[in-house]
Amino acid sequence: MRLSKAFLPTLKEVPADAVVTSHKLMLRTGMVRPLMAGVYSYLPFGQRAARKAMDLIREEMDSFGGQEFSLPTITPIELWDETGRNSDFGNEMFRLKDRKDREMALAPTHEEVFCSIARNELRSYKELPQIWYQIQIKFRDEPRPRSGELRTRHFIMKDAYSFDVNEEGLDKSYQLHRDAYQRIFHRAGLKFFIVGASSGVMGGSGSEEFMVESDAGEDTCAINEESGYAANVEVATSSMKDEAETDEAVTFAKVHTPGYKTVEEVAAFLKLDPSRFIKSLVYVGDDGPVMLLVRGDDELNEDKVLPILGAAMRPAQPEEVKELIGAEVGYLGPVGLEGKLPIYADLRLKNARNRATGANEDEYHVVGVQVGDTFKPDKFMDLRMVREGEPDPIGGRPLKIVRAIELGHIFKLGTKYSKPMGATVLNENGKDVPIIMGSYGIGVGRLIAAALEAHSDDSGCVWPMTLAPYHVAVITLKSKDENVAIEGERLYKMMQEKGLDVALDDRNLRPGFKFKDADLLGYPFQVVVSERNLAEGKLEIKRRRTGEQEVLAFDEALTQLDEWIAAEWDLVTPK
RNA sequence: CGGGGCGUAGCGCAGCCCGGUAGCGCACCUGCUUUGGGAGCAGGGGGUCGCUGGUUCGAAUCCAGUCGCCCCGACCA
Repeated sequence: MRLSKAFLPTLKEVPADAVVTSHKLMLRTGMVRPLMAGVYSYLPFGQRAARKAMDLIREEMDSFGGQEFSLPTITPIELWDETGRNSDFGNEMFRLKDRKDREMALAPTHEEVFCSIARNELRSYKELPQIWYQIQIKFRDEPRPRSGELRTRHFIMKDAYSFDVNEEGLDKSYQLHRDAYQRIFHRAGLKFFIVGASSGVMGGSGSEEFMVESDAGEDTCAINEESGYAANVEVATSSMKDEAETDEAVTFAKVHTPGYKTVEEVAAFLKLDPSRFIKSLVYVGDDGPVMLLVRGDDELNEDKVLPILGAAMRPAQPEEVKELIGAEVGYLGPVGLEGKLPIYADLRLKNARNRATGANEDEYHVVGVQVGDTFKPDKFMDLRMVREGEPDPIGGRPLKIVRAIELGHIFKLGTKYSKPMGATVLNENGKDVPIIMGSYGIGVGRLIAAALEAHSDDSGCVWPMTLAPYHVAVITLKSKDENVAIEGERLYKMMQEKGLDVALDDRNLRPGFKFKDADLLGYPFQVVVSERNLAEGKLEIKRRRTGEQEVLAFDEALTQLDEWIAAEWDLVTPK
């Protein structure tokens, strides 16, 4: 590309609405422009980056037998009714009607569409396994789009689906994707980790997320790099043990605590440490209300009870609690409630002695509570949120709590879609069985944004070779000078012949402007052609990542550049 | 959906409290000079002050409503 003819609207000033680094950079480099909240146009520079990412993903998908499709984004609503996801997605699905008033939806994902093809076309186990994918725009009416390309309502996603006749086949397909994803993210220059996750609205038997640590991320994970433990806090555990307590029992007693409701308030009032309390929370699940107990200084992790209480679980309303137990929310406790509603206690309370908790009577708490004696929970289970510094469950090393960007998510779906949709094949015994599915997604825009979150500096982008819109810029200074222009053109063609994506900055602009622009755009390499170096038969080369800069005789410069290029590729080549 | 902030030239902002000719920097156009880290001088173009209604002799400014955008939370591949 000759930049004198390019549409490359870079910005010197930072747009006011951008907060996170990647968003600022994508706007400043002219990669994207907003159209409305959570919807962006990709301009040529951004589209080149997106294409690099898509090509990389495509290459890896094809390498293990993935077959690319292109499916409609506009879909009949009935399709979503078949699996119940019309209501599951709710407002998150963009909906519309055609002229005949037929209801339709813009696909937020493609399990149903792919599954409908599978059910119409696949007949025998002999045709399996199949791995199908597409790279497509998805639509999700997110409640709150944010952080530029990190959470949008309209985004490019690679979504893949596997179809197997049995669980063993699914395991294999899943593993193929898992391996490919590691190669993809490694090649994209990202330091990622894999965490076990909850499957959410996608459903299925298990899922893992590919995460990149970043303050701009929306997920929170607990990790320890040495032991390799990594989990979304939704499911993270620690090996925190509650040691046996042998304290002499203090007498059970009711104490007046007028107006003191929270653990902190009552703890201060009674001069007890918050850890000496039992926090009692009432939730309403599919089978009615339950009481959940955690230590006073711990926090309940709702995701951990979700599988037991059902997806519609919610905290009980204060009025419900009052009616059920007869006390306000600040004065609840398990004592005397056995049999009235199920009581689940966190594992850490198993041996707890001499605890304080609510008396189930307004303005009163009780002290001297012996768990298992004063009251007996129906069940002990892991209910708490892990915290920074707690021992990881593998080797007991301290956990680090980090923010992370979710780049990819892989699911073992099982028959969640194939069963209701009637997608079956005949197995070896001639029996009709539902196809076992897996689903595997990567957010392309997120991948690019995450790469920029991870690799940039004050001057701008620092692209890995794999995603760089251009590998090298040939920058001519005093572009009107005939010798400079000719030399620039010659180098431009030479680089292209080497197979590099090259931009020729032949714009008639001042040197400072062109250097700033090149650093911002983040070409991994800059080759500068100037009148003064040309006169001495020299070239200047610069390596963006390291800031190395050299003025060398022509051949030496080109040799050095080749070495640098090889080194940059090496950084993103799986060993 | 709850809380907060912001809508004034393409971008970044001031003016608003205290009503009275709509401003600054960058960008853009013309000319001259300039060419190694986002140039200088001179001249110039560009605005229904988000929208609607109200108060007023007079509204960017005050009041009400509405739309949009950003952030925090809730939620969320």
